[in-house]
Amino acid sequence: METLQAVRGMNDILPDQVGWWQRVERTAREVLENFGYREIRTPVVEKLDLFSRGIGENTDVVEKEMYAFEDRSGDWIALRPEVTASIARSYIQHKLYADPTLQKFYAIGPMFRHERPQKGRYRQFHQIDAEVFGIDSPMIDAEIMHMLRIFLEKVGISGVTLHINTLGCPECRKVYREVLKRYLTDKGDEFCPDCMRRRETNPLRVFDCKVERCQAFLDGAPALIEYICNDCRTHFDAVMEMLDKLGTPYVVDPKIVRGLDYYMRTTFEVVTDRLGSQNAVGGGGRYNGLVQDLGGPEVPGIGFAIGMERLIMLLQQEQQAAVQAPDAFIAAVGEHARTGAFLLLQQMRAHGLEVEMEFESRSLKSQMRRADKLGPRFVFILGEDEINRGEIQLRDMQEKTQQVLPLDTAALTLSQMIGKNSPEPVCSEPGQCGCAAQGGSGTVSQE
RNA sequence: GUGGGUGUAGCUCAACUGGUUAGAGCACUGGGUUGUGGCCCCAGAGGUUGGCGGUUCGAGCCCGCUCACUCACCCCA
Repeated sequence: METLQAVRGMNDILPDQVGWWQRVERTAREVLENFGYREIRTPVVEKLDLFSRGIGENTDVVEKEMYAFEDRSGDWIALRPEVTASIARSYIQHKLYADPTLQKFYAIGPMFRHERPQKGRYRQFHQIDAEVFGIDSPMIDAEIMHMLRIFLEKVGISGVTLHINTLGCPECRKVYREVLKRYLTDKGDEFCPDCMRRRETNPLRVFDCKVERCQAFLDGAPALIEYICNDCRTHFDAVMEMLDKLGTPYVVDPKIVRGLDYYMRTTFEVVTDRLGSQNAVGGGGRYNGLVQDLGGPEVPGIGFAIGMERLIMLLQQEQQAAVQAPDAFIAAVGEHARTGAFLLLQQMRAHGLEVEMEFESRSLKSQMRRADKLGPRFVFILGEDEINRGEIQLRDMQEKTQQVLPLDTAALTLSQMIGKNSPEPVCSEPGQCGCAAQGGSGTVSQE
């Protein structure tokens, strides 16, 4: 195939899909800012070091899954695989820890990983990310999960579950890790080859093995919750207590282990059973060591990221796409009338109206057909007779009625009928005002 | 990186065991009304069957390679 094509795993988001993205982004900004988060925009490219230090040099992530390049000056750079490290870097670089008004950040944008694409998993993907620095209280752990839930509700997602867990702190996890490793080793060859390897490299990962046989042997495994220190226990209990008080439902799930070392204490994921193998829509956790690891002061942190592709796939399963129809269409018959229509079109746009017309010389019938396809409520018809008399026909496509109007006030008349009279769209609540421009039905299927 | 599945019109799909000009629905264009949409009717346009090679009298169909898409594994930020 000779035709030009996007790079593997990188997708175009076509106009008929973009409405979903805009809606999700709009809702995210609304909710996050309501909770006091402020947007931060960091570069899509960072020095490779940032991620290898932040994530760990010898992980698969850094070794083979990162989109890394040597640039022309010989520096190793990488397309960001996540944005937490970038935000932490920026936070340190600009000494934002000295500004008590800036502790909560959010970022929305593309991330990259060099992996074989699969459902809900692409080489360029998009995340909504939130991070809090400098707050160690379990209240913020609970609040951030609560906020995540509010966001999902507002955007219209149903059928997802919040899973939470605690990983303990580096000290108590170290103890547990050894206990678990011993347990797994004692079981000998009973586990799948992957798990036999995992028990050496990252024993906690065995917990989310998909092989049923492995899961069966895990029933009797020691639980981390029994080994964590008092401080971690107290923290986790407080998080759950606050979630209860906030009325945000959750299930404690020891399988939420996260892959990276810098996570500690609270971890969480929002999961669904409707996306095939990639079942996490979003997730996050506490990472008290990260800022310090990157050369900053000892500042605790917690955050989460939402995968936008997956979120939108879920939305599409339950909701109708919003269709965007223009406010009106102008059909013109004859050369002279077409020029008049063109001027009227621009006049209408100056009123903030979205109007289309046919530029080619086509039969009125074909113009009416096209108008019908585009779906506006109103169609103006301008022929030689009308333009000579200074008039125009206005057809209401729904009511199938037609009237004659003065041409010079046609734009004003339309804007009054539509209820738009400024370039700013009046309608900020899709579906609430009956405005045809934003057709989000807002319906959520009950299941 | 590994394994499975799939590639036919813009889209969704046909084409009996290999057999002549590769079809249909939707979409598109024009017409049925010298100026009026949806429904209906008529006509038209649109394909190197992903690509290259092989087997064969003959390949959309069989074989090899390749590319792309897709699902899953590893990993998961």
